[in-house]
Amino acid sequence: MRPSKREELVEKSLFVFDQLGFHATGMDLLASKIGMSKTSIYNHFRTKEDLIVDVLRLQDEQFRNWLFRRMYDLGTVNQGGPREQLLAMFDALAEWFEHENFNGCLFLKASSEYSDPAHPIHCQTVEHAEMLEIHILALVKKASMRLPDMVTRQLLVLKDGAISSALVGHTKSAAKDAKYAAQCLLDVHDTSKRKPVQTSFSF
Amino acid sequence: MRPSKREELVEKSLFVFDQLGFHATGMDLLASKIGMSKTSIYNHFRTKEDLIVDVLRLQDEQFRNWLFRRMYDLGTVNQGGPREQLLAMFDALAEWFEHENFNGCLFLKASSEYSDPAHPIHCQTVEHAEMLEIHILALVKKASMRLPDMVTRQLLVLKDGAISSALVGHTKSAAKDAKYAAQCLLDVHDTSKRKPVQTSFSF
DNA sequence: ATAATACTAAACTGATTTGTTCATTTTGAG
DNA sequence: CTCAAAATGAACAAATCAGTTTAGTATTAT
Repeated sequence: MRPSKREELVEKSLFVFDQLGFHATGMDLLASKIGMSKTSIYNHFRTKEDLIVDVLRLQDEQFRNWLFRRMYDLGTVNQGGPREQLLAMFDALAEWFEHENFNGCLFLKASSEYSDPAHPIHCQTVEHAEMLEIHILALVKKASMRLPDMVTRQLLVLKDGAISSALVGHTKSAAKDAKYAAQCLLDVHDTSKRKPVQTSFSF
Repeated sequence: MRPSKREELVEKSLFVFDQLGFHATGMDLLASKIGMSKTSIYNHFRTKEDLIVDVLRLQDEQFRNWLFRRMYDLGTVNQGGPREQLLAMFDALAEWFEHENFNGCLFLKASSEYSDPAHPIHCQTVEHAEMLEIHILALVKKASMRLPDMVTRQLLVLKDGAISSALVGHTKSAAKDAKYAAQCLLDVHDTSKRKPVQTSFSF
């Protein structure tokens, strides 16, 4: 069996679900949008749910590959280290937000439409979040940050927040704002810098 | 006509849509869940879309009332000022995340399920975001922050990110992480404090 | 009490949902 | 070429979708 047809099905479904949403995309509409018969779809996948889970698996792989590659490329110019790669995450996001097909995060969409934590589709989004966290945490540790676990979670909060803001506000500044916030966080937690001003008193 | 029935309809619909999602909630299911006949619903609202817009209007009012009230109450103990109120936003969020019925942000859900910027439902979420921004901006200015517009947007990015993280990761730490990030931001931009360490070099 | 208003349940559109069936055609490898 | 696997379109099922209609029951003000 040639693998190309099934992969093409998942790839094109990814695009359609991303643009229209999961519940809003019926199987007849999907079939016509991807130029494939419904019979073929159900030949490859038992249910719509199964297809969506595979779509999310592909998006997990594609998004992580793209993000980490882009973070590396943008972050290692001018002898940039792990810190610059972390900050480059927000430059990569900015590129994404500017893309004509940007329509929010597929995983936020999925966890919003299938919010039951026991649902397989929701589980897939949790898995994606965990995979992202592992990679970011490694960079944060390489960048010699205090409280690496917390800083990692904070960076991911900034990432999700930027995506949400970009979707609802159509504000291109979301990525830039998040990046500057991340800079502050990294500065404050950099072990190679003097302990910065504290909350309770002025310098 | 007594207004209570219509208000009750919108209030109960708000709960059901929040729990199940918009597309996933059919009108028959909605009618049975809120204990009201479908005929009555369509007597009050021409379409499902109209109902959802009103539901979002109510949620906008309720959420903002709750959040600002909670920020004020939590932020003004111990002679707290605008800065403490801003930080209290994340304590309020933490309370929300712990609530048994927490199921993410209804506006993020709405803008995700109706992502067309021209759609009335999407417009309602944009309006909500703008109203939030106005109030936060006023507090940021009162707190004597440098770059108040940017700091405001950053705080809102942290808010949305915390909500998203809390939904997908079920991590209660999301609010705490976001609060500490906000503290760093407010410290760095406080005009009454010495200019902190910068990005490009260690102090 | 009367009459208007609000509500109800239930049946009913016509379209759409997920998923199946079937007869036919396309495709690819030996 | 041959043959089996894979894909197709179209019809089909049963359920559900948004929304309407109908006929009848409460409520409420005059």
